Amino acid sequence: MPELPEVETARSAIAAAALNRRIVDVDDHDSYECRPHLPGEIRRALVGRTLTSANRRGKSMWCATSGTDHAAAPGPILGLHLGMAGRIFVVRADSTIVEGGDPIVGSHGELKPEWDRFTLFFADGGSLRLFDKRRLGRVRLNPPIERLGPDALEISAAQFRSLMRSGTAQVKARLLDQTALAGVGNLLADEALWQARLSPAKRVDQLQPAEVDRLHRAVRRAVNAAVANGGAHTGRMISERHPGGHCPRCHAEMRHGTVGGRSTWWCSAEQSL
DNA sequence: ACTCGTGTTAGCTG
DNA sequence: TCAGCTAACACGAG
Repeated sequence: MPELPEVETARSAIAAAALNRRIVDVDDHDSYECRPHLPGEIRRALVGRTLTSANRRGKSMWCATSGTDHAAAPGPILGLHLGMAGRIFVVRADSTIVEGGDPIVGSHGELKPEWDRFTLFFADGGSLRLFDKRRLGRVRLNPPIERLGPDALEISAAQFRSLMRSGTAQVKARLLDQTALAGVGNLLADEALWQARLSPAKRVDQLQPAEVDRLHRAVRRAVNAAVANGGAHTGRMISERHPGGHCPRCHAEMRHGTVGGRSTWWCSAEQSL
């Protein structure tokens, strides 16, 4: 399920294969995926335009759109979010497919047609589909990108210190707060905290300056490794994130609990409070 | 039948 | 008003 690395593969698929193709029809019938828009609203806004860029910040993607034959002014921004299980399929004119997003398709690798929640149809016969079996993804016009914090791959040490300086939230909750830092999900948060040897339940106001900087480096390292290796599930401690799992460094037992409202695993020896 | 979940967010509370 | 927490959302997987 997509965190920053998986979303980047989806953005890359759109950038590689979906830009500058004329939109002739839009399937926006899924009123939950397209909330708060009404069915037909996104269709009317996009038909006759092309996507002109594919952008990402954290787990959010958006595409700028062109003017139409009748109005030269640029169209609305098309926001795309993969939610817990979204995947992007871009079908080229020659029927080849470029894809990205959630690597897990289904228990039997099935692609049920009803899991296509949103589709742009291009004049050349191809399409861009948001495939999402969980239906928690989201398509919206002019999404509120400004509410997102800095991207986890681009944040500076000074910015990271400042977002960890205020408040009393548990450090894992702060890492998951997309308005503070965009792109870290549940698995990457556990991986980064494990790399930094910090308890996920430690309050941010209890962190030493050296611990904050260590965590910043761990986040960057964990996200970069996940991008390079094909997803958040490739982290070093993720395979031990189950009952009976052991720390890959010291072999102590892994502990489980709820932190920041999410299922959380940490090393019982190295990540105590 | 029942629980869990790699995400987001409305609504409540202090 | 705001930071922080909880429940709810939809629905497949185990």
